[in-house]
Amino acid sequence: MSDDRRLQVLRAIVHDYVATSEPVGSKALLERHQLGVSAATVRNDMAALEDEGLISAPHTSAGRVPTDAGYRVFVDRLSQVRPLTASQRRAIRAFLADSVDLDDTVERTARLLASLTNQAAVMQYPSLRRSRVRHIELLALTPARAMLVVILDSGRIEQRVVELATPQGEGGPCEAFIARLRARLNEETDGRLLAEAARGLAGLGDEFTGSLGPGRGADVEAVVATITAVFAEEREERVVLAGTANLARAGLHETSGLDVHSVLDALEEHVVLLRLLTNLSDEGDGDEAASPHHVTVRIGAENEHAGLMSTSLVTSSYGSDAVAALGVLGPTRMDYPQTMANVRAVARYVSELLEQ
Amino acid sequence: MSDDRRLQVLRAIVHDYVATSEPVGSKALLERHQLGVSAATVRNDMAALEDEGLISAPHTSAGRVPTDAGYRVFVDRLSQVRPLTASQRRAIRAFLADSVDLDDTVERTARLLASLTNQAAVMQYPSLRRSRVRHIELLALTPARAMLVVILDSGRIEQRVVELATPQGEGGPCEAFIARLRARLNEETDGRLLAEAARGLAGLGDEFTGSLGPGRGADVEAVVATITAVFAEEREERVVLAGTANLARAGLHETSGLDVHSVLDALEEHVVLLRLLTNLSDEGDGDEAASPHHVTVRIGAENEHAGLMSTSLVTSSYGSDAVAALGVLGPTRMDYPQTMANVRAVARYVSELLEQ
DNA sequence: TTTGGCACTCGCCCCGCGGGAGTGCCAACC
DNA sequence: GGTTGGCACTCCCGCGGGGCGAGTGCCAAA
Repeated sequence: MSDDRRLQVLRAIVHDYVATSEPVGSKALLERHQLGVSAATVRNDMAALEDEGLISAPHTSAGRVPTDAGYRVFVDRLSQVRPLTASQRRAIRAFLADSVDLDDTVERTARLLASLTNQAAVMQYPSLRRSRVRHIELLALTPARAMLVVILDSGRIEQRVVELATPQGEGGPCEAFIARLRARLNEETDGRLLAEAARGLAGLGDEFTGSLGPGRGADVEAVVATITAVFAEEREERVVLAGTANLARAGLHETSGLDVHSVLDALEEHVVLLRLLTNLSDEGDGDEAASPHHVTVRIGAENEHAGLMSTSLVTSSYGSDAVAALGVLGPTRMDYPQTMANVRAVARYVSELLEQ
Repeated sequence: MSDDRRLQVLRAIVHDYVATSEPVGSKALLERHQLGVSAATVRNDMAALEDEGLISAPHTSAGRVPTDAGYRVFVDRLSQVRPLTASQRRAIRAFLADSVDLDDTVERTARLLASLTNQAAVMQYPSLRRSRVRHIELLALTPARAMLVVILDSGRIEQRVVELATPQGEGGPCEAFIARLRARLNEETDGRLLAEAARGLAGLGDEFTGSLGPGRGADVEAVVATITAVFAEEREERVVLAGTANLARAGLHETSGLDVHSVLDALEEHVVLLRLLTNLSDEGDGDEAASPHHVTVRIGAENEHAGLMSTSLVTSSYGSDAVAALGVLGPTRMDYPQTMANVRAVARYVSELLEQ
């Protein structure tokens, strides 16, 4: 029995099942693919594939459906990601090029991905952990308040209001103090990774205590604490979602075993999403970090989350130094080659765009 | 025939239908409500209500279901919004109080609203049109670039990079120029509404042309143009969504005639959402602007959008001066008093929070 | 105007019955 | 040993019919 042909059969089954969403039988296979063998032979192969756990029959006398393991093999060994056409590439590029700021870019990317794949798209904001400080701004607002703006090279901006303990006199906080602190902050952080920058700021309170009078140290520490909090905050790992309607469509008009409600539930928990995305990018690192934006596929039960057991996630990291991840989520019965090609292309162009 | 009792019957029908999601018949009504009359009388009333178009029967011999018009009457005349309990209020307040910045507040509010009502929540970002400028910051980035940060009193921050035409020498753009421009910008805009502020900035280019050498005027105009663009940009009317999973639940396990897919589709079009929210707040203004945060209900076909014909939208403006709107979207068969109470309470507390 | 009675209407559920796609197995063939 | 055609078998799916029951409209009496 030829192993090679058995894989061809698997490939054909996946292909047809994705196309029709109905269990595929031996006869139907012969009609659509030139396998050069008879139905009986195909049946034998199918029996073997079933023994290996790559396909399964919903009930005794119906066609076969790929299992998660079957899709896994399909993705790993059988599907070559076919590159997009030039016009598709151009469309992607054009759509993304119009974006005006980071928020907009992220949102556009997610929508684009969703509409390209007709599935739900997920996109993580560029991660703070790996981005660098571009500038820190400090402004006097009211006598007892200052506004802090942290600008990162990923284009991300965070702002906080800092309450100052020291009475600052009538006209607002002392401008000279603010200016000097601003200068020092930037000196210590400019161009650094967040973690380094945080270390650089650690001793800043002491420095000011003597030179500008008592109590200043406390204010400096308040500011530094706020900055550090921004750097550290887990919440900052934000995630954006698009195309959930596509999921509903897929789940509803077919019996794809996909419980739309539980999937949406899971997706609303941004924490869950984040874990999915970050896990994947970690794995990617260790595994085949050769290409910078390697596409990772996680199929069905490979997702630890209960609500996502009948979905697959196709992701890629993006950004210079693989800053964050984006991807697509759909039913396990999805067109993997197509989806992977789209994810890869979008990741590539977003990276390009962000590096400017 | 007592008009009053007929309305009681309508009330009972709406109540039961919301509770059971099944058409309600005359007998079933008697069991659950003490109307003090017989089934036949109720039937007569129901016939009358049907003539008035307030209820209808899905098929000849089934119970009655409220029509959009029926819900309308129910909402306008029959349901008193019962205030929340103290503990509910406390929970809302506590949940919102933890938020760290505007993004967070908006997201939390949407989630809160969704989970309180078990429906989808929509929240508009504080509108730029009615908010005021708190501060404008201008920073030198590279020799040919400056970063512009616009801070509004709604807590919103917008940032843009401005390309400068003038060669600025080695160390970056001339600090004195930047500082002076910054001062003038704030002078002209501080505390003003966006439209006023834009007017104030109009002539600024000329002012600089002479005093600081040729070419400066162009830079000033670039900056001013960017600011004006920020003010004007329609995209800025952002909207946040939460609890779409609740919709899927409602639409799926019942035959509520609610097509989840088309609803999700509509919701993904943020433009559509925005129109809904802004329309409503406009209406509210003209109508009963007595209470600052009046709750508006739009039922079924009252929503002009095709995908939302079987949903109702319960909204309220929020923020000082009714800056923007938030609300809840669910099937027309929803618990209006409950939903309205929640929307009102949340709008109130968010307003409180934002005014600090 | 209200009430009890009564005939009638339909939607829903359950059942049973082919039809058909698909399978597994077997004997024959290369 | 792998491949092939044949064959009996399985079981899902769709369809039509009958019984049930909730609910209605109407009418005559109070």
